[in-house]
Amino acid sequence: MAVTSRDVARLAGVSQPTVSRALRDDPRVSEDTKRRVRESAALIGYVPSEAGRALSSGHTRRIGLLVTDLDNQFYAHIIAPVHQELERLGYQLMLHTESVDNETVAERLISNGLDGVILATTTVDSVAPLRLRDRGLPFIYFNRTASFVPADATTAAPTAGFVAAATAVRDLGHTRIGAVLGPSNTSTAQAREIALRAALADCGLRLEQDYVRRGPFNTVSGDEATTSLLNLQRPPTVIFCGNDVVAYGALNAARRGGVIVPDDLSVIGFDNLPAADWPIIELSTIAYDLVGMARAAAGLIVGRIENPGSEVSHVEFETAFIQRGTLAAPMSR
Amino acid sequence: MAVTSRDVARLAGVSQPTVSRALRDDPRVSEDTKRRVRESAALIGYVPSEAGRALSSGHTRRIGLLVTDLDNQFYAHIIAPVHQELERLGYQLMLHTESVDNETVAERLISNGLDGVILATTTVDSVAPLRLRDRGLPFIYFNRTASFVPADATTAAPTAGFVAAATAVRDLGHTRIGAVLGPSNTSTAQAREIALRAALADCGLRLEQDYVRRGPFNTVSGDEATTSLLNLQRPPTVIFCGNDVVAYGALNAARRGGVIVPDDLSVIGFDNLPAADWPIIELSTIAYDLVGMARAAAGLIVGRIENPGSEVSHVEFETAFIQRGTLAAPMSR
DNA sequence: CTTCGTAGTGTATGCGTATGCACAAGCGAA
DNA sequence: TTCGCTTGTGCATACGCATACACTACGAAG
Repeated sequence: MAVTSRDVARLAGVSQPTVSRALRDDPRVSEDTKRRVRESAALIGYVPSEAGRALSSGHTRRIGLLVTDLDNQFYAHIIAPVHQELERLGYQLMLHTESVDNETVAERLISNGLDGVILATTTVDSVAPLRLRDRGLPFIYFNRTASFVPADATTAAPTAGFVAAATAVRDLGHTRIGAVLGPSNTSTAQAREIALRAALADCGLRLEQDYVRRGPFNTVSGDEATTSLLNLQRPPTVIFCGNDVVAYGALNAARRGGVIVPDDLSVIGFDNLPAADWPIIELSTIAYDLVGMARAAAGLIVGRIENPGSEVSHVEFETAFIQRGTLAAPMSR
Repeated sequence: MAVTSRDVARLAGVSQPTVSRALRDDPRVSEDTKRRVRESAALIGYVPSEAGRALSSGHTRRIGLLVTDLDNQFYAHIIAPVHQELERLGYQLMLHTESVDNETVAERLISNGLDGVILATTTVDSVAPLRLRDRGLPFIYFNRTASFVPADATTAAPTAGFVAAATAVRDLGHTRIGAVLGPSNTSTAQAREIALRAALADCGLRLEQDYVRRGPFNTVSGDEATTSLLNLQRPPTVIFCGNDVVAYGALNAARRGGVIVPDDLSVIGFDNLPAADWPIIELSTIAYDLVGMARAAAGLIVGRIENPGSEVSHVEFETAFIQRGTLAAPMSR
């Protein structure tokens, strides 16, 4: 059924290895032979077998991208640029999720003949880094930093964004500050919390314990946490959210509860996803070059694969605050 | 570097084929041997090589999902259920996009050692079906029907949803009906246009030529098309959108133009994506079991692979109209 | 006591490609 | 004329696993 390089060889009147070399543009093959081989290959519709190639060469030019959850808009948005950049570099993307247990995920990553893995999951306690390291399979962290196992990483440095946001919040006269933070076992949530608290402190503001909620980085969680904050006797007038997706949930909670944004409640996100700029959302948020970060991740893993000895690098993206409709001076006292 | 089945065999004191059989739970291997093999494999951390397995067995248990565009929320939402269902069936997902040219896409699908492909792109003029058929690689259509090449397909039958929507629209007193339809070279957009026109006709309503716009199934396109409709001297009081993502764009256009939804303009989508139900969106839309459709697609392609002779089937999902905040009686005359 | 079936395992081989090495032809320099 | 080098190609083989087939041991049936 399948057309093999041997079939092409027979047709072109050369040996099978010559076909292999000709199609990969090996300089040792004459131009004339290359042309003949290419023509023969095209004629019978030859397409090299990935399996054969992988088994023989030991690599697949295939990169795994492990994400927590595909329903999440954040992950949905990074897939495209990672995919695109990998394509440009001559690699293919293989998507993996954490839908099964920890060990099984690691095993799948290993057994799939991947050349490298981008870990875009946030949880610190995953076994994947350990297993991948033991197996000698290159990997990098996306939007998180190393836990126990060091590796290249891309992150957004939250400080600058939060400093600007906290300043804006103070200048508008907010004093009751709320926060819906990400899960505390993620390096991302930890870094953002530290930066947020420091920025607020610099502005003479404080994040009271009662005004803090924590939960996964998704919309439903943001909705519930915000509902809980709005039910307080003296609810916060502004809520910093772990990321934009959480902030969408905060906006939903406010709308459902008849709380007017931004008059009664201001909301601030993190990530500046495309929808944050939609006229029907107008989310104030901490922005950074997410697409660039995704591209950088693709570059990092490919670099790690093709240049294994290179020093471990941490690519940080600067953040900035973007003020939109969801932030204004508090109207109620 | 890599641990092979031969290493396990040596450790367990059996032959390599016995390892292969034991780990795949072949009934011809004694329980005692299986246990010994499993223990040895675990001890040295053996994970079977996909490449070896693929080359030897001729299949990879890997399914390709070809989507138009990953930025699009519609595609982002189907990936998760397809992935999950394939996982349940013992297959893995390999994502592909149309980011490169037509022929290259087809070639990639073929060369990747996929066992089957789900074509979730809408365009009728893709060469992928032809190439896949020629190669004998099983494939199915998702959310579209066959063009030239027949194959299993899953679609949503738009009629019931549009009949209910048109009825609601008429009962509310709308007479100036607008539409932002999908690209006319997609079977999906064609089917929806026919169903919409028929439903409107049944209600004594008409879709005037001036009130129709067409464009790709994305938010920016919906925004632009709606802006254009709103600039008409007598703009429509309700706009049917090709799908929800387009409808988000319509809502954005209205908000930017100071047009109040639903008082000045009603908006109706198609797909009932999760965000349609958000309090800050409240999109009226034609709903169907999108997750079920994605699951069905996974089931169809696996069925086609494991049972190649079976008759071609077309799984249609029924639609219903869900009225939410974006639809009301027109206030202006 | 022979024959046969069955359970369990090993042997041999193939899948399609890449690559180390051998080899032939051609050419320039000594 | 010979030697050594370059260029282009073929030969042999390896990659890791699955599978057809062969084989052994053993118990049941005749």
